[in-house]
Amino acid sequence: MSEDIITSDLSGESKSPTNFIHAIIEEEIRNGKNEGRVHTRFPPEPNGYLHIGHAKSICLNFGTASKYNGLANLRFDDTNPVKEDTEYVDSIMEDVRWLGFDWDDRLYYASDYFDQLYEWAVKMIREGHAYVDDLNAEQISEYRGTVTRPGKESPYRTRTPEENLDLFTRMKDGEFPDGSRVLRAKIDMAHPNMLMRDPIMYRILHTDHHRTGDKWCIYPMYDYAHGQSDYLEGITHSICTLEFEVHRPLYEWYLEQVAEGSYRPRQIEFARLNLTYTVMSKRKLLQLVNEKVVNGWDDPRMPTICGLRRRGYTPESLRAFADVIGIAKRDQVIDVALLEFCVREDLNKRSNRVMTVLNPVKLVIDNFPEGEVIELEAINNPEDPEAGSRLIRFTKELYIEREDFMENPTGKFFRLKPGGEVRLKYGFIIKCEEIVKDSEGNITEIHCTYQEDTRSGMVNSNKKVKGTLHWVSAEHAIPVEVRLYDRLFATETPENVEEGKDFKDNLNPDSLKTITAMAEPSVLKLVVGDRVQFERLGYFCVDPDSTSSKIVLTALLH
RNA sequence: UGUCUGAUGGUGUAAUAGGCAACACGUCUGAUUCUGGAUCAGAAGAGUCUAGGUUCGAGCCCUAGUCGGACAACCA
Repeated sequence: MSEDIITSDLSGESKSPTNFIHAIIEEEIRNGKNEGRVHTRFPPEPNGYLHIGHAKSICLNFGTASKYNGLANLRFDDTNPVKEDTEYVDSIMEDVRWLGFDWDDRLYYASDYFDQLYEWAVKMIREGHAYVDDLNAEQISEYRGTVTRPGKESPYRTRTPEENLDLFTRMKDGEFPDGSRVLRAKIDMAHPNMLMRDPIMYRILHTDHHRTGDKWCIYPMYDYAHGQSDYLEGITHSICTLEFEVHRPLYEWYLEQVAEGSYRPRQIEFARLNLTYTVMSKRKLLQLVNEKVVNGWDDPRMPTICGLRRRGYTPESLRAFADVIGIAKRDQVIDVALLEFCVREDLNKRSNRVMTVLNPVKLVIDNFPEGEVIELEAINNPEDPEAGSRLIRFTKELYIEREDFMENPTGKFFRLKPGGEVRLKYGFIIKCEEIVKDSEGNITEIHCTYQEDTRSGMVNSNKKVKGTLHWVSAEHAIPVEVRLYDRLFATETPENVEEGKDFKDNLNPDSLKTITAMAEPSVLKLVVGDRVQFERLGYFCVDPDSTSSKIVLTALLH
């Protein structure tokens, strides 16, 4: 008798984590709104590269659609030809796909709707809901009033529909120069919401559009185009960020002018993502690129999706991140450590281990036969038995990490020290016998002895030692370029600056160090985009700058 | 000063018929380990912005404040 309950409890969506948007949707589905249909859209403007904040939105929109057996569209909000470009269209599609989402055949552009939008504008003019204004930009701004003072009506507001229609047609036909006239919605110049004070619907822009070419010289504004595009696509939930909250009344007002029947898309806002130690605004990211603070949009220090990709982040980890940060309406500043946790968790299970020495110092095994090479079996990934193993070569002369030796150890240092013993991973236990220094006192060689029967798997191999070091054979090691990236900013909230300073004053001067490291030969088999864990050091990704003669590795986390 | 909006451990998110504030990250212990990683076990850390009210009982409902965010581009 209770079986039904149990079954429905396990199969329903009620178990999965939810957020306030999903709560709204579930409520609507219960009430039969839109016949239970869920249709979302991701509407980027093709005027820049996507960043991790967009990833949050992409995951929300596409994730919500699939959760409720709905659809998600990709729509380019391309209503401003002076800022937009196909370069961005391409990169955005690549990034959305890379993140793991698919819009099938639902790729749209706001510019697809220019004809319909124009017709609707004409309808609004005929019905007395829109007029052509001859005021210039400065005057319009003056007439608009302020947040505390009402605006005043333009002297052109009372033009007849016929006159407006004539003027609007001539605007479209290119008779007037940029900025000379606009089409405005006739709403209320005293409205407490400034956006309702006769917002501009169309402006004159004698600029070619990346898709419509020179067909148009008037272009619709965001508020007029967006809701109507949603309506035309049958969008049920138009999910956007909080700054559009004040736009909602206008969104709904425009819809009422043109919509028929009872269907209306519904705008719902959520808080945009902020991350500690990063800036997220497109404008500031563009500035970093233009001023060459970073090496382009895909610089591994950038929070852009292409930057994160180059840094080595996996799509899975980004999706997991989007999932774990949640959706709400209060401002969020997520600790970047959470993002790092998400990749680490993913890569720990998936990436092969490699031994690489970033800062080598020579280690000589005095009692190891000259010229002898022993092949040792190394586990590729202890977290994944399927990953198998490889052979690594052990010789008399090795490199170890300079930091793994301390001449005068203090406290809890349990790596190599004079007279101390340590294990060389997959190899032998060695004992430090003496050190050689140059005239300046720098250590140039560390001399050790090894115990043959402590080799991994042999009789004495479970002898206790405090530390295990990674190493490479000096003779076989491959020099590789390693780019050690750190966070771009030195302060948690780089955008919070005192008077007279700007966010670039908070840059971390050491966000990139390039070094030559010594890697085990298996790195030769890696290809661009491969991610590996350097044993005991962190995760690294093969950079596209790699050539056949030089491998470049980007530090993801170290 | 106007409109809209939000407030829960250090951070983020839950608590969806008013019923012992939960989960994750981070931090700290300990165990274990041939990676100071991972894993495992455990701990500290909020009494829910404030003040009133309703109620046997309030994070949740009511009233009044406080503080934060958004909005005055022919940008999106």
